[in-house]
Amino acid sequence: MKRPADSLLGYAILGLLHGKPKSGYELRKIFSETAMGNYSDSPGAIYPALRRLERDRQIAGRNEKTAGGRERRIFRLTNAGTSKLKQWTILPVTADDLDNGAAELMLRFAFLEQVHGPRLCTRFLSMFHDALEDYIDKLEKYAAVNRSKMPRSAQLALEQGIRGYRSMYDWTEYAEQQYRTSGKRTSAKGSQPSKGGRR
Amino acid sequence: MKRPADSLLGYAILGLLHGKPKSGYELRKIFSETAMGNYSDSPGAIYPALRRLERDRQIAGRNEKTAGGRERRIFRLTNAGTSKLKQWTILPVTADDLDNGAAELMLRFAFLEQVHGPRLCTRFLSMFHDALEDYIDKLEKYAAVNRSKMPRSAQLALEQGIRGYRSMYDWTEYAEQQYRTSGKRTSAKGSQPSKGGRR
DNA sequence: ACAGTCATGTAACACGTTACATGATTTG
DNA sequence: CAAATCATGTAACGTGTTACATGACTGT
Repeated sequence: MKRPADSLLGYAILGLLHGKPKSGYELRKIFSETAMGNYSDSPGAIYPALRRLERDRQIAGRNEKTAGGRERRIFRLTNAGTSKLKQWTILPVTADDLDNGAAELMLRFAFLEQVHGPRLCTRFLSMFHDALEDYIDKLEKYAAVNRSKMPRSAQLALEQGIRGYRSMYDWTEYAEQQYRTSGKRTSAKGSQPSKGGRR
Repeated sequence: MKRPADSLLGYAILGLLHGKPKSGYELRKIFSETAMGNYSDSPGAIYPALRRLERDRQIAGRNEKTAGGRERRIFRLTNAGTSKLKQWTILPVTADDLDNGAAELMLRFAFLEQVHGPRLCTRFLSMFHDALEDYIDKLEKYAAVNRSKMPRSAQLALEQGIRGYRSMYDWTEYAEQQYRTSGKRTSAKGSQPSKGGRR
């Protein structure tokens, strides 16, 4: 019995609202201008999503006036919304999550450090790593058996898929390394990192 | 003005029907048992999709009896359906196609050799290669600018995305190599390759 | 007899897309 | 004053999900 926010858009909104309340318009801008652009920036998607989340008491909106005197609705996470987000981000990594790429997993991971801190990030990476190992094995076995029956371009398309998962696998090791080497700074309690220049 | 078959499921069906007519049940089995499993195998998706395609005269069904005397509907591509499939597979590769992974591109490529032969496969790969180069550049520039403002796990998620595209980029070179070295056997005019053992 | 698989469908529902609509405020 | 941007929405539409329904044939 799935009850919202069960669309990725819903969870993306919950994640973006974590730490800092935002208006629908601000959320749209984030979706259209940042790497979150895979999610819909259209008003026909985001405003209904906000109303659903509000209906389910996962966010709460209050009206405000900008400097200029424009009306806008600022949404913040409720306690229920915060725990929904927390539960979602620490869900175990299953083979199922890998079936259509791993878009949902990556969204979860993107929010994970803010929400739960670096320790659970390494736990996530280790689960992801193991799941990928099994999944890649399965794909390679499938490919070995069926390759010969497929047209060449279909074989290559399958090979591309497998390479994508191998690239994720390598990435999990890289990411684990990042967490090992750079210790536990960026403490994750709610707010932004210290703005430090990279490298 | 988009008119069906514009869902990926619709195109996947057109592609699978190319060469060999199939029933809805056979299509479902393909979606559930093969690497095409990213597409829905549920009757609530495939039967409506078949009716849409039939309504638009891209496929035509006729009733048949199995050995056992069971009724079933076998669908074949019409001329309109065949040319729809052909047009779709040779569409240019745009940056847009890369925005949400490249699922549609890979589906097109998987069918491309059957439908248009190896020559257009190499053309496709070269367009894909160039589009990826630009796209990766754009992503890397974006990452360089914004990395410092993101929580570490979000940075890493972005890095994973970029690596995925780099892996596609490497794959296009690998695939081009495959077409160069193994010449133009597997002639692609309509039917299956000669069933020959691989390697 | 009963379970399993073949085979096709429908109905309720959630969600995203596109396009349209409205109006205020800021900028050139 | 016109155009861009801020800001929020609605309506029609297509399509996928889940769950239910039906019935015939096949193997134990």
